[in-house]
Amino acid sequence: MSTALIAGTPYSGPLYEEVRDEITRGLVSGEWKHGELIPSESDLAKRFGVSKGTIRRALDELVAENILVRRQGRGTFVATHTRDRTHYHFFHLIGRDGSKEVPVADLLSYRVIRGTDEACDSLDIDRQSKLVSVRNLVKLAGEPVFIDEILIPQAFVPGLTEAIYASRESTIYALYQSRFNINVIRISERLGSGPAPAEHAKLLGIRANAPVLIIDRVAFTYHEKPVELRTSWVSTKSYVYHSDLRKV
Amino acid sequence: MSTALIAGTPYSGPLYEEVRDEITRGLVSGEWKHGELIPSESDLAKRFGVSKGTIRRALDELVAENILVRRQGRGTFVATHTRDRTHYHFFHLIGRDGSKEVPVADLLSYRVIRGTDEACDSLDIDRQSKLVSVRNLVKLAGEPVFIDEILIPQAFVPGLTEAIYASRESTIYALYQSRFNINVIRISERLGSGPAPAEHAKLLGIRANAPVLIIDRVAFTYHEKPVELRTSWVSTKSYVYHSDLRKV
DNA sequence: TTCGATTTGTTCGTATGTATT
DNA sequence: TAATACATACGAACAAATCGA
Repeated sequence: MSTALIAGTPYSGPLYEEVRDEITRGLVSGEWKHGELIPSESDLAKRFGVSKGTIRRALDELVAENILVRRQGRGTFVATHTRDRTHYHFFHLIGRDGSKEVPVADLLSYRVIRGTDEACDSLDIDRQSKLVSVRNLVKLAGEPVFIDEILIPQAFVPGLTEAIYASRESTIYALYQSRFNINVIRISERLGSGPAPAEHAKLLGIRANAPVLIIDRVAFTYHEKPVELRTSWVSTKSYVYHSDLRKV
Repeated sequence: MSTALIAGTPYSGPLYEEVRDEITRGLVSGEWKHGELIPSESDLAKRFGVSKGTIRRALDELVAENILVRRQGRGTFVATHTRDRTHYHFFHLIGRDGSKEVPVADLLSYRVIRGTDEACDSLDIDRQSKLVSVRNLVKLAGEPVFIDEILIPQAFVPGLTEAIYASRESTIYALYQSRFNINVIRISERLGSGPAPAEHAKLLGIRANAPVLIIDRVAFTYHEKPVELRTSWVSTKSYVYHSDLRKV
């Protein structure tokens, strides 16, 4: 039978899943923000009225999803999009020789536009909604490698301006996290190949219509909610996309 | 202190890791082959002289790596490259509309060649070793979508002939598994973009030098041992490469 | 169809080790 | 040093799924 944590809300399924979802709710609500320490296993066990083992199982899953980070002797923290983490987690371009470089973005444009029907549908928001559109030329080891077009609903980033965007430290995901409490925990990408548009080709130092890698990305936060669209046009002369697959 | 499972082999580290490695050894040696039932948790606990909880922890890791599969009420099995599993696990092309199709391969050529230095190095075998080279034209929903070139050390697949290869059921990984006891458990891929070679373009029904996705894959078995190289030239007119990333 | 044996899944509890503050 | 927190290990009990008698 159900032993719902919240009276009156029947729940069928393992207790640890209920606990996990309850903790996720605390993350969504902002009870625990990125980088913060969440209560100890013992405290959570008392709070939810379950054993430490069950808490541990729930935390294990969130740790496996890179939502939480455990440190022995210190506690359990909400994962942060630091350079280290995000860079190797959501950034998949490596040199043909296997080298990893830190991307440096030059801002090309920052605008607020009306989203296309397609974009709004992908973001699961009303059509005609306003989107912030950012374009970057990104360099690796000084070499221009790709062009990024980022789309994010303006409603998700209230008060964001070009100045704020330009003065960010680290990645844009860290900005979402620190300023708007939006935690990107998963991305889904589709890769194809196509000719480089003339304007992009020029910036990338390749000839127009040269083959480039085209990456369409959707970024998600908790509960599979999409929060950002991104398209990248990548010159794969010196860098390739790396995909290391063990799990689904 | 160490409580080595094998007398005289000191081991420092968690017990469950030792148990996990011990079970992996059984998989490598062929004690348990693909699809087979391994001993129950209780039996393994007795055999290794540890608690069921420790066995469970070790199995959890192997299950997370898709090496083992657990079925409640039945037991724990060695994972098999069935169509279902491999198809959605190691095959990443989906339709632009999100559809999934079963690939059908037409054999273009089957040869035994001397490996290039680069290929032999990637496969961690002696230079000049003999490799089986297979080329396929692969169709999805009847449409030619990509060309595959597969390289595998001949020593790994003794007795393999074109006839045997051509008459295989399901994927080549299932063939490696059933006939040669080679279990591919991980792949690493690098994606770039380039012009379609004339010969490939013709088969794919696109013009020469049209942009195609070029995928270089290395397949690994236990202990990170490389067993196969594969290059694919993909026409991304109707299909794209899908990468869903949550974990590293 | 029913029942019992087997196996994994879940939950709880306890003890001890290790890292951090 | 002492307190705290996570990591490992063991054990027990019951639930749920499976299979064969």
